[in-house]
Amino acid sequence: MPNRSLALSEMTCADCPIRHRAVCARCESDELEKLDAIKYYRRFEAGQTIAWAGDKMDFVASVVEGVASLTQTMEDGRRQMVGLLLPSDFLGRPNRESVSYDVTAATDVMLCCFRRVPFQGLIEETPHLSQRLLEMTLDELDAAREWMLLLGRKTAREKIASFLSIIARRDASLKNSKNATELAFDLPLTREAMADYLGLTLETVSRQMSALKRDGVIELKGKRHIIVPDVEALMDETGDDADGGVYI
Amino acid sequence: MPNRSLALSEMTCADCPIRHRAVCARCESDELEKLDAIKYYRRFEAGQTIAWAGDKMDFVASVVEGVASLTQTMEDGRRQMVGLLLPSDFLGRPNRESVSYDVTAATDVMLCCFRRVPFQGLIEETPHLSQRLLEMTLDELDAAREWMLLLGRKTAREKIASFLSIIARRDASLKNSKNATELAFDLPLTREAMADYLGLTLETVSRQMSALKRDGVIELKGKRHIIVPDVEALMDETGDDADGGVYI
DNA sequence: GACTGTATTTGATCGAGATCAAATGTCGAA
DNA sequence: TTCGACATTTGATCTCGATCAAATACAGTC
Repeated sequence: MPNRSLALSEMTCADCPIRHRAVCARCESDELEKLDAIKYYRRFEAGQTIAWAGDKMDFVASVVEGVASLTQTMEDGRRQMVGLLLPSDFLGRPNRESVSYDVTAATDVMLCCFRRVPFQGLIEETPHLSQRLLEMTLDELDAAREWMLLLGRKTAREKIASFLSIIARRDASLKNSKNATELAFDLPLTREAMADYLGLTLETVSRQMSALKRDGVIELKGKRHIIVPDVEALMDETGDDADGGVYI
Repeated sequence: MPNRSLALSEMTCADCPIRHRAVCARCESDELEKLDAIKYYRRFEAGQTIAWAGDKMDFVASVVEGVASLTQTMEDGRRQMVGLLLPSDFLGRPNRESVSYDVTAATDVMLCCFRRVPFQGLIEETPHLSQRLLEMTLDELDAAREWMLLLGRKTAREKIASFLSIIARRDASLKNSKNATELAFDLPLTREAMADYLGLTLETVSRQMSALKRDGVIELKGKRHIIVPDVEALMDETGDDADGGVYI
């Protein structure tokens, strides 16, 4: 399982407004300068499409702020989210000019973009960069595989609980908060986007959220703010092993 | 979408019994020699477990022959396959000593193993190697995302048709066969393993196979040998776009 | 060739989640 | 404050795939 807190090797880009997981953790200052030379920032509003599947994309990017989603759509409109990008996550594929998925800003998003072609050149000449990208991609693959278990075998209730604990965990690691028993966070997704994430309908998402509230596993302040009074109780609902699949 | 026929940059290892996709396509002979120095072959019989989730694994490997699966199991026994490794696919994660999934030989399997620690050293000093692994991992991530759409949104019939077309396609690319309208191949998985792949029960798999046979989409010779009289007709059952998601 | 264990098929029934429909909450603009 | 556009919740019903159960096919092995 990816260990996000370990993977977070943060550093400050020269003119980056906030600290984020740098694309390359071990770059020397001259490599950082080269990255700086090909980078720029772009902001997207919640709901805005960053790229459609099939579009040419002339940059790759690191998410600085906000949440973006990768979604696949079938001809008849059925939709499945296949990627959820939080701050420090990487967007785009080097050596491929067209995107394979719809990329959408779930909340307001700030991207740190790198022009794709020179970025590819940098990968060629900077060994650490491809090693770093390999690590990040392997983490993403692990996450995708956990997601596959969720989609293929979990009940609706387990799916919701798993989603909440994933968001809570990643939110906590971003905020570097200690693992208190109580946890509070904002949902970055609508019920519909949650349904697309979980392979459910939005009605089922809503019903199961209500059920978890009724059973005291979560509290809702407004529609989007979640309080988890007892993290253990939430974990028990996910269907996952108690140790979270971490082997010693 | 990963283009396997393009990705197949085959070369012959010094003493490799068959040609397989080399781990590094652009290695010069001295790097190949270093790979040769840390490699050995292992054979597993169908049904044998190659590694249990949590086991330490002191090698990474390339599948030379046969089919292996990665599977996750929940405490109550629900199982989901999360990876299917065919010849030329890579097994194991550099820089991680324990496996995260149960690895099982679906058929008799021959692995070309590389001792993990020296292999990691080789990654450090051979830029092309990590670039090659990055490409392969990104292909695998794309495959995982297509798989997620299947698990989350497709009907049982679409899942079966998709699985058959995936196996047919990969089988054809391995055999380098021209894209004839008719196609024949052997299923490398039992009905139960197919169910674990597709997030279904084995009864549903069996029923849908029978339905596809009844409707003339496939023919069965024995339990495992499949004939697809009209590839287009099978594709129409998958729910995927006609162009297979390839953007021009 | 009969026997045994396993893989697969087929049948009958059930239930979780989808679907269709309507009510309620919410927030910004006029 | 009221209106309108959404997001969300709740209700009633239906359906696909799961579950439980049994029959059949098949590959070894004695």
